[in-house]
Amino acid sequence: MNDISPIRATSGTNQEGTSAHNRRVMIDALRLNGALSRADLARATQLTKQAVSNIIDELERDGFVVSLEAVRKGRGQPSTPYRLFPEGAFAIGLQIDRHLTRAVAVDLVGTVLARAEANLPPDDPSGGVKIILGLIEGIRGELAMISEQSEKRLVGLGVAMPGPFGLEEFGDNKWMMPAWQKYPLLETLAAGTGLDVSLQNDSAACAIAERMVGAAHGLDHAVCLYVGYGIGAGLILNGELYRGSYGNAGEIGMALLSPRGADGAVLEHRASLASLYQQIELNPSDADLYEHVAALAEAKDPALLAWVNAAAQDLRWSIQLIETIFDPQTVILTSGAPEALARLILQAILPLPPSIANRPDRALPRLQLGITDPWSIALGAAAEPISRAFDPRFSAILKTRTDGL
Amino acid sequence: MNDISPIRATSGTNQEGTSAHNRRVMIDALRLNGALSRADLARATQLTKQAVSNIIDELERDGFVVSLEAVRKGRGQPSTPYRLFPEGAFAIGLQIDRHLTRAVAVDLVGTVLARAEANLPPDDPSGGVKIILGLIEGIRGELAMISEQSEKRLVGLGVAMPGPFGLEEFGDNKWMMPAWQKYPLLETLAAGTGLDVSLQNDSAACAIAERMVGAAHGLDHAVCLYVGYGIGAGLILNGELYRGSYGNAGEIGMALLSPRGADGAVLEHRASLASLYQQIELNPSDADLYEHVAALAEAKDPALLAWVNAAAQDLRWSIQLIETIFDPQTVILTSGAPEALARLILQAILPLPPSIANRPDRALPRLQLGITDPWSIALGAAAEPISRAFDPRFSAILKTRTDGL
DNA sequence: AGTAATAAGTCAAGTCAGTTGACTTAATAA
DNA sequence: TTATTAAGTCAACTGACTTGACTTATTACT
Repeated sequence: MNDISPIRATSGTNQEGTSAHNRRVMIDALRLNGALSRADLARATQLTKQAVSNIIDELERDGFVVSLEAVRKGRGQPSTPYRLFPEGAFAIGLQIDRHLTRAVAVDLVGTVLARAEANLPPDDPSGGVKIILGLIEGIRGELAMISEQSEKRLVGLGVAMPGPFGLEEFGDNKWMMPAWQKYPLLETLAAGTGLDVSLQNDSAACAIAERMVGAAHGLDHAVCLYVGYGIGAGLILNGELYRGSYGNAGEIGMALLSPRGADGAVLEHRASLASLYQQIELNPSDADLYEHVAALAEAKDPALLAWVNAAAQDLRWSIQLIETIFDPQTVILTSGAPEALARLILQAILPLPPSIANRPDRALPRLQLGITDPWSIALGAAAEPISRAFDPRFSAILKTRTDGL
Repeated sequence: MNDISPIRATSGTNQEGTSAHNRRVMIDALRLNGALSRADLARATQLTKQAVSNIIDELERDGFVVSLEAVRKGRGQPSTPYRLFPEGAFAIGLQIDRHLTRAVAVDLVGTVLARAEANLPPDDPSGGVKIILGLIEGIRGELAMISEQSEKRLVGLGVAMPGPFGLEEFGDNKWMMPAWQKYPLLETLAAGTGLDVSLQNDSAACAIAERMVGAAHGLDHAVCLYVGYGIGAGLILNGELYRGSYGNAGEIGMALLSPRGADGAVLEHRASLASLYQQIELNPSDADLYEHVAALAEAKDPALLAWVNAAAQDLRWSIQLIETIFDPQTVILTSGAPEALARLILQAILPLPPSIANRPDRALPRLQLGITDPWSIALGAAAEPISRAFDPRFSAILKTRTDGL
């Protein structure tokens, strides 16, 4: 009874799975296209008008969509477009970084409704969690003033923090946060908030944000190269975030720069903001670091430019690598850095070397600048529970165990 | 009416999609686990006994599964296991390489039933296609002698050839096959055989073969590093082959070896069999090349060993890179080379440098040797139509357009 | 032996989401 | 004014999975 079955299989599905999928498809279509009539949805999803009608009725009753004014367009009965109702769902996103933490609340369409930040003790997770729980409580309070239903419609708490997760001891890696890695963070936050909690690394969160409201909106294959304190890639493959077998996919910052390099230099050592701070002697825990860097970038400070040019060389290589390995529709450069610095980096990276991305038929630029708002990671963290709850995905169709197994 | 709708959406699904998925799930479970009773299947797939019973009845009637002798195991009514019926489906796989082509026929469980090879003119696709069609005809004849139903149960023709596909002119790249790239190969083969034809690159085919009958059997996250005339990675992500946005994902052979390398050296230049042939002055179109290389490897020829050691350094780097980016369960080294050489390469690669794959909880070796049979690419090519027809996958659940759109 | 327990598998009715095809409504084009 | 077109609804239908009771076949226990 309670022995673990060695039989491996994909789960089957049933009408519930079908229905759940079709609801998600409707919401996804409305998110991508803005507002659509029932007839539009029927054509786009291949379902019958009647099926769409039933589903939309239900979604409207459940408060996820609302109708707009009927529009006349040529012959025939005017159509009634529907759009997502932003207050249909909320989520909270939390970014935990080395020196600070940010929390945001977003709605179903990805609008940030509340935000809060605080400093974080890098080596004291249990003290840090108290601070975090305080932030979240504050955010929830703000949310409650915006919508009465907010608590009922809160689908989860998404957490983003630097990876990788679950490794053997790696020595004292200053890019990782060893004390936080060991702490039972998810359990503590789940207990402290009563919410479903999910975790991803910061680059993954960035990619989710880009897909929801940024340059990857509606794309099925996009890679977000995130240049923050560390460096990582958020992978949108087949329309979903790819996590790898242990949740650490995309940790490109730890890639060795060269087969022959005896020094074992990795990308992160040379092109991360940590390396910038080190090189131009800034204190990463400085409160006005962001403004300071922004000023240096706008002033085209020579020391900063020197770092930019060196880093760009490594980043250019990594982009060629990403294109070669993933064949994405586009690569998106994102950063926790001020926009001025991000633009300098982008310009220094261009032009890109030849790669398989040189195609006669490509529709998007090979490299684009993504969201440069430093809150985008928290936004992406918040987008994850929404995406999990409402985006069409294979796993949402399958039956799940209801017994204790 | 015939304008293309700009509305983007995932397709919906219905009972047909559900049913198709559940049939695939049954076949997949039997492939992975060998033989299972209806009760086993019900537990493994989360479906009810009754649902499984109906589906298995139907699969048995359709000739995809057969029952075995009832087995008694403890109390209760003995169970009747079912297994896949190999002759339930067949597919033909075709490998097109620079100097030769191979065709195989496989059955539902991946057993090779017939094989044939021929030399190929590298710059004359229309002459080559005649040769290929002759091979396929021969294979189909052999197949017809094995099973009367073979023609009825032929699910498709899978083609594997060196990528990448659809690029802008890249100069005269000897690793690619420019004349073949321009030729309307799929259309010609489809017309000439009357079969559904699909294309992938050789490393992808290798990965599919590994997943069906090799080291990646049943794995959801595995990367196959294929060292052939060129170098490529076949990506099994979330249990499916990942193709990228233009079908060229995994072309790791074209990755630049270093950000600083002014020479633009790529992996393929230094670690492919082409580079071996060049370095030790072998003629790649030689008929007994394979045996010759096997002999050199077994004799531990110094010139060959020198290449092995140099190549291993680059391959070691690429494996660390793959682990860092994909976080797979395992990396599989495959090769068109003789097993003796593949083993030399594997030994020269080890030990692997540290990476995120160093985990306390990992179940599989970081690097394993895959199938070394030179026919494995043709086998993988053949496995693709079978996989497309019978493996559970998201796209198989969705409704597809039936109108001409 | 005889009975209880256990598990595989079937029967038959039930449920429910999407389908079908006819119909209604409301607009524009001729 | 009428025909045409398109959105959307109505109501009956279909079919795949579920439910719960039942049958069958075997082993474990007394």
